[in-house]
Amino acid sequence: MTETPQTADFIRDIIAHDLTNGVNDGRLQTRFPPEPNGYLHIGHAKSICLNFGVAAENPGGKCNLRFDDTNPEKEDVEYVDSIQEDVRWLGFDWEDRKFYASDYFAALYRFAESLILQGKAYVCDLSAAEMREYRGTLTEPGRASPCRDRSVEENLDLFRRMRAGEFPDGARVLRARIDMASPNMNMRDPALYRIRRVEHHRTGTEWLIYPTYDYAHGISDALECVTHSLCTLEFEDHRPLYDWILDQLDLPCRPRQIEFSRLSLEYTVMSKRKLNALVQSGVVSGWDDPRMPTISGLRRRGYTPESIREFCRCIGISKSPNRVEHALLENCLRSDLETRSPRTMAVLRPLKVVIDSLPEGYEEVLSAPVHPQNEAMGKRNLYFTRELFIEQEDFRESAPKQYKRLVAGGEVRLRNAYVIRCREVIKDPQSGEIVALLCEHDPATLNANPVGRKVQGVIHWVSAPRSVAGEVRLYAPLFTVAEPDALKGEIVEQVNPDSIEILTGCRFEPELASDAVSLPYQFERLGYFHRDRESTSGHPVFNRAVSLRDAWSKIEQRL
RNA sequence: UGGGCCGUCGCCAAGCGGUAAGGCCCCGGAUUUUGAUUCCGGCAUCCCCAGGUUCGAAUCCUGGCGGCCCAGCCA
Repeated sequence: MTETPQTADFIRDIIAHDLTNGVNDGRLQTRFPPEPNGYLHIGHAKSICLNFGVAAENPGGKCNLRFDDTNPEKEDVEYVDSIQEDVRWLGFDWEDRKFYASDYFAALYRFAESLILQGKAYVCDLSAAEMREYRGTLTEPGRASPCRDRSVEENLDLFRRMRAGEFPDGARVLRARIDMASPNMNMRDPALYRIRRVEHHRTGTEWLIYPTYDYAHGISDALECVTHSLCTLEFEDHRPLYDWILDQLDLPCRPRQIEFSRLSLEYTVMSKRKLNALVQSGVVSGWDDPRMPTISGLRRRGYTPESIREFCRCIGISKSPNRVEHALLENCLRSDLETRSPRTMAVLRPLKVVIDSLPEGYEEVLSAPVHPQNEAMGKRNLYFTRELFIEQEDFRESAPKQYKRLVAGGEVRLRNAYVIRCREVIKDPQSGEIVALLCEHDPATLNANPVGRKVQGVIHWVSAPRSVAGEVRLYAPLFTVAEPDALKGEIVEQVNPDSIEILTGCRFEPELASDAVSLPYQFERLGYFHRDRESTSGHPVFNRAVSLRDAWSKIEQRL
C-alpha cells in the first residue's frame, strides 16, 4: 500500500518550530518508553507511530526504545521480549538505541543524593496511609510531614541506609521537598524512592530501593538527550514536577514534555489492567487472542503493519477526548488487503451441489486469476467436478426478487466457472432439511455470458473431491457496548459470549492445506482470512480478520 | 469543590482574524463473473451557549454550560 504522508498536528508543529529555531541545537530525539508489564496494544501503536514517525520525518531525527522498568513488582522479561517483537513487526527500528530506566539506577541514586544535599529532598517515615492523610484533599492543602525538616546529614544517612537494606519494605520513602499546599497534588512532596525487596528482572537483587516514575522519567530523558518527550494527557499535571526535577539537577540536556490524548476504540478496552484480567481469567486465549486489541492479537487476527500504521495516520494526534469507531480500523485493513491479498474461494457452511449433466468422475481444470485486478499475481487452478459445495446462504427455495443468488429453478453463475440451473432440491425425508441440489450447467457460459438471458448473481464454490476440509473462526467485538469502560462490575463478566464463532467442516481450495502465504487471503465474497498459528497441514485453520463490505445485508434488513 | 486540560458534521480531524480541508460512516447513481473493488455525486450558512471587540470571528475578549484527568511508596 502506498503510504500517505502524515499531515501536521500540534506536536509536529511544535517540533518543526523548534527545529527551525535551533532549539536543542536543532536536534530531534524522541523515545518510546513502555513499561514491560504487559503486551503492547493499538494505543501504544499510536505512540510508536508518533515517536518513531516524527523522528523518521526529520533529517537526523532519532527515536529510542526505552523500557520504563522502575517497578519490578509488575514487570517481566516476557514483556520486554514481546514489546521488541511488536515494535519491530510494526516496522520501526531503534537501531542500537535500546535503553532501560534501570540502566540509570546508579546515576538516579547519585542525583537523589544531590537533591538531599541541596535540601530539596528528605527521607520520610510516614506510612502510606499517613502520607495520604497528610497530603490533604483536592480542596484542602496538605500538612508538612514531621520529617520534612530533617537535617541534610540525617537525610543522607537515612537514604544510604535505605539503600543498604536497613529498613523493611515501605518503612520510609525519599520525598521531594516542594510545596504541601500546591493546588497540584503532584507537587505535594511526591515520593521519589521506595524500599522494595523485590528481584528486578535486570538488576536482580542489586537494588532494594527503586525510583518512582516521576523521578526517573525526566532524568532518563535528559540522560538520553531526548528533546521532545511525548506522553499522554494524564501526565499533564505531572509536567510541573517533571520540570521541577530537571531544574534542580545538572543535566546534559533539557527535554520538553508534550502531552496528547490517548486512543480509545469502540467495543474494546485498552487499559493493561483490564487486558491482563481478560488473559488471566481465560475468557480470551491469551494476549494474542485475535479478539484482543493488542498488537499480537491484531497480528494473529490478520491485521498488517501497514494497516495499523495507516490507522494511526488517520486518527491523528490531538488533545481532544476521543473514541474512534471500529469501522475506521476495519477500513484501513480492507483497503490495504484489497490491492495485494491473493484471492481464493472457501465455503464456510457447505451445501452439496450435484451437476448431473456431467458424468461420474468428471473433472475439468479451470484457470482463475489470483487477483482480478492484478494479472502479475498469476493464476491458480480450479477443479470443476460433478459434485461441488456452495454456501448454504447462497441458495433459497424462494426469495424476494432482490435476492441475486441461486433459487429453485433459477440460474446463478459459479465464480470463474459456469452458469448453473437448479433443477431439483433434495431434502431429508425425516427432517425436511435440504441435503443437496441437483443442477445442470450451461457449457457455453465459461468466460462468456449466456445468450438470450441475463444471469446476475455470482456465487463462490469449491469442488467436493478436490477441496480440503478445515476450520474457520469468525469474530465479533469483545464487548457489545461501544464504551465497555463505563460498564460496572467485573470486566471479565461483560465479555460478549458471541465474540467468537468456530466453524468446522469448512471447505477450501486445495492449496490452502499448506502453503506459506504471509498475507491474509481474500475468501471471495466473504472477507479476509489469515491462517492461524494453530493451523496444521492436515487441518487448516483460518481467522477472519475482517469481512468484505456487505451491501446485501443492508438491503435485506430493509425488506 | 482546588488545579490541569478539552469542546468544529454520526466518528476522527484540519483550521492560528478574511468568510468551514480531508478521512471514516451514511445516502444516491455508473461500471462489475466478488451484492467487493473502482468511479461519479450528495452529506456543518455553521464551529458548546450568550454577550462583546472588529469592515469582517470557529479563530480575539468576557461570562456561562458540558466532558476528561489528579488525593499510588503504579506508570
